[in-house]
Amino acid sequence: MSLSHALLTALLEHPCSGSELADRFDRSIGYFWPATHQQIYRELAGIEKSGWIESLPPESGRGRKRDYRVLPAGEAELKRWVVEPQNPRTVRDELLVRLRAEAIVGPTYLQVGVEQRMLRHQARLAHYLNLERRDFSNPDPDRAQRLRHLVLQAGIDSERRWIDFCRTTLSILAETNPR
Amino acid sequence: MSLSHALLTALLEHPCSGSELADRFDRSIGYFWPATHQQIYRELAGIEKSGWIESLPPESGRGRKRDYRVLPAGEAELKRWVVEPQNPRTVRDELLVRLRAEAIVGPTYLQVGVEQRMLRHQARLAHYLNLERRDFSNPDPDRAQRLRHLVLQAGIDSERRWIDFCRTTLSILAETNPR
DNA sequence: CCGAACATGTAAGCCGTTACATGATTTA
DNA sequence: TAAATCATGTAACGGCTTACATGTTCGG
Repeated sequence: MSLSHALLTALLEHPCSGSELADRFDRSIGYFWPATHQQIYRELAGIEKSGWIESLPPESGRGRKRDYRVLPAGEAELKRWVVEPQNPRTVRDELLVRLRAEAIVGPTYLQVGVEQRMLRHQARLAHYLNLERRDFSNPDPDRAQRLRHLVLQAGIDSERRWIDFCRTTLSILAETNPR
Repeated sequence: MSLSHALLTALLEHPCSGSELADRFDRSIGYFWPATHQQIYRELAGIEKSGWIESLPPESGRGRKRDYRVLPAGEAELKRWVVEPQNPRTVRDELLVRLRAEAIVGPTYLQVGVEQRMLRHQARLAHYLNLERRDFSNPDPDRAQRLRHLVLQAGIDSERRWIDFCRTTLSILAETNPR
């Protein structure tokens, strides 16, 4: 259950409400663990019942903002989880499935999809590079900053690799272009 | 629904039964789109009902092998799907979540998990390199071969990238090692 | 002919996605 | 004060995982 622990992390960085959490997710942890607001509200309710967080003021149900903060039990749980043995990540990439299919039923116009995907990776790379310039220019970062920078660099590297891969794919597809 | 189309691809490459399909998946398409035998049986039943495949002989229910082959409608569907607009892939990587958490609650012994993960990537890389030597030594591959090779190379590249990333991570974690 | 391995299948639970609903707050 | 927006939540569905169940074939 990575989402609950991602939420604990975000709430430790800065206590806030569900909607603010959803906004912050969209431009930080959500880059490598996306979540919609529905998921976030459901999960917040769950981990509150577990005693890992508490919601502070209103209690008056719907429509009112509820701010959460992490309880000691939540921080302990997060510490425990960080070093828990990791089960192998499951990779799932649709483009690779499509390429295998194209090898059988092609040539097709798959190149159009690959081009679109390359554009998305390029846009994302540019965005990440902006974040890097903005948030990680400090010449003498502390430990936490270096770790967060490392995570961003993983994203940057990943986008670059996919752009390269799309280029290679396009050159192979082009050789027997259906037109 | 990538799984159904991955199954169509595998069945086009070579018609076979569910259990054989599950075996073959484990050492080809399953590298980038894993599936258990339960998923595969369920999905086969589904796409047979859709009229994309047909099962040949026994029909006598449980325990008996059932061989499937792709119908023309299935091949048409696969062709359609290959060029269908792709929705952005969703990335989900637990290690990156852990690193963000470690930046807050650390230092911890996360390095142990990172080392384990690096070992897994190294093992997988070695395996992929063996496959490459075995299946892609042909000096003059045809289009389909080149595309399949490309997919394997994506896997090789990915493993190398993760190994590098684990190394960098370990060096940053080591600087403030708990002990 | 009996037990092990094989082949297929069922069931429950979790997580994620999508669509929709309702109460509160802001703004024109 | 009505409409738009914000904040929270419900409901339904689908795919994946895990555990289990049932029938068939094969090897000793």
